[in-house]
Amino acid sequence: MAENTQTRKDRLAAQVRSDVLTLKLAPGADLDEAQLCAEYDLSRTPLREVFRDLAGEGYLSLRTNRGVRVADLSHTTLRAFFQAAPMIYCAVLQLAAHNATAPQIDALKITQAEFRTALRSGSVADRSLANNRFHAVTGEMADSIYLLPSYNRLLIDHARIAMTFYSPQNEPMRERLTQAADQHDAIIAAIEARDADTAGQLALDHWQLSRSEIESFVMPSGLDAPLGSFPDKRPA
Amino acid sequence: MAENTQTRKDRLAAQVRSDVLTLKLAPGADLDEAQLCAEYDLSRTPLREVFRDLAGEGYLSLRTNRGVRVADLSHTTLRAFFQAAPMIYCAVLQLAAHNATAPQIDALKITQAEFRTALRSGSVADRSLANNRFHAVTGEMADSIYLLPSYNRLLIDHARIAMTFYSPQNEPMRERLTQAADQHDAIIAAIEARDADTAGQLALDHWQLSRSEIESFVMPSGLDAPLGSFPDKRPA
DNA sequence: CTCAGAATCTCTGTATACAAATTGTATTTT
DNA sequence: AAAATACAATTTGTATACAGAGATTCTGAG
Repeated sequence: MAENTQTRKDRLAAQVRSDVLTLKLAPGADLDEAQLCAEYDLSRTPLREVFRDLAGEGYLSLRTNRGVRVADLSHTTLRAFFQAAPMIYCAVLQLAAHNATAPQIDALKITQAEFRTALRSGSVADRSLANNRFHAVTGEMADSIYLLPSYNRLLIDHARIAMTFYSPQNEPMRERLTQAADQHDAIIAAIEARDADTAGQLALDHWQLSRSEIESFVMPSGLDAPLGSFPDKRPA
Repeated sequence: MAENTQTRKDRLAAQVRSDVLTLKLAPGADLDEAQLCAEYDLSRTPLREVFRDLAGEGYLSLRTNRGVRVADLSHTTLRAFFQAAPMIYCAVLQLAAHNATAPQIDALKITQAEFRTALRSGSVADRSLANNRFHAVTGEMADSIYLLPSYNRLLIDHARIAMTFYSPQNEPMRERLTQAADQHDAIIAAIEARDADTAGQLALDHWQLSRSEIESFVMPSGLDAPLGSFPDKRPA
């Protein structure tokens, strides 16, 4: 029976994580126990264990007597996200520069190569997942059981927010993506040089890029004009 | 049957949390499923669900095919703790000052009253738990799903580290405890005044106090003398 | 006496049956 | 016709039996 039950549980967990990150499972979407039991050939007990694990990681939320949902993503959480992200990202990359091991640096380079490949030929979801993996590796490098829980939660919602506001066929977006990839290279260099200060600064730069990308969709046109006044389209 | 199963699960979870925080359950200690099943009148399924929840919160660690243990607390984790704590504590108290609601402030005052009571007449464990609850409330005030996971993990190990290095009958310790209580009052005032800067500064002060308390046990005598040299006991 | 290996025993993991709660539907009442 | 209530169906939670993996003990050979 349990020749590879653990494997099936892992596959399920990995798939749900991926689907949540790419919005294939939308925030708030209900998960069907029976269907997933059949799909992954698991009985309800181990399936529900996976649900609990993923809820603990921040992917899902359990509501007693009312089933499992993908974790919400509201405008309320957005505010908290913008407050916490730069601080945690900066701290994590500083620690990563301190603590990264050689094999981890190798792994990071591989992830970055995959990210660049996804930029060239991958789907939007591929890019987002590759980017997510890159930053997940830096999180492991930081090697802090106290920062990782928050950091990984940030990564989850960062991926989802970026997916939400992504516009594929758009020149400034393409520009920002190559810029992001270049920043990744700089981050790798700083980590390899054990330069914590630079790594922390690059984290803030990288965050700033992502932040501006998101903001340009939240407030698209020239909305930073004084409230209540409409800008005149023609130059005076 | 399930007249109050949820209650029994909650009681179990609360008890385990409390026992872990007070070191009644030592780091690395094994938990016995069968015994706890009997003790709390739960079958293994819900019991194991509680274990998984608590593992996600950082109290326990699950080892597949090898039972459940209280989360470890090694010198390795200590380093990460000292790195992460001041930053997160400061951020959480700043956010708490921003976001606290009136009922939360009332709850915080009650918790602080209980802390002072525990200082006067409670056991060491009582004091630690009351202190933990105070800071847990400030965490809820901060209202950030991204910071809370790390913050709550820090609180767990902060309580355990403080318990480890606690020396009950000792005048400087007694002094530090009243100082800590006074700082709590100042924190409440800053939150009530919505003064985020002051709250953040108080967080750092409060951390500094706790840090010096811990350090005075890690390096007891005059060990901050230059490495390799032994200080002369008599003044030259 | 010590160590290796096998058998056993205990504990962990999974499947399934059953109980309880929630949701949806149909019927009744106003 | 709308609202409310009772009933049915679906879904979630729990208990328990069984299967499998580790740990332990016992035996026999060196």
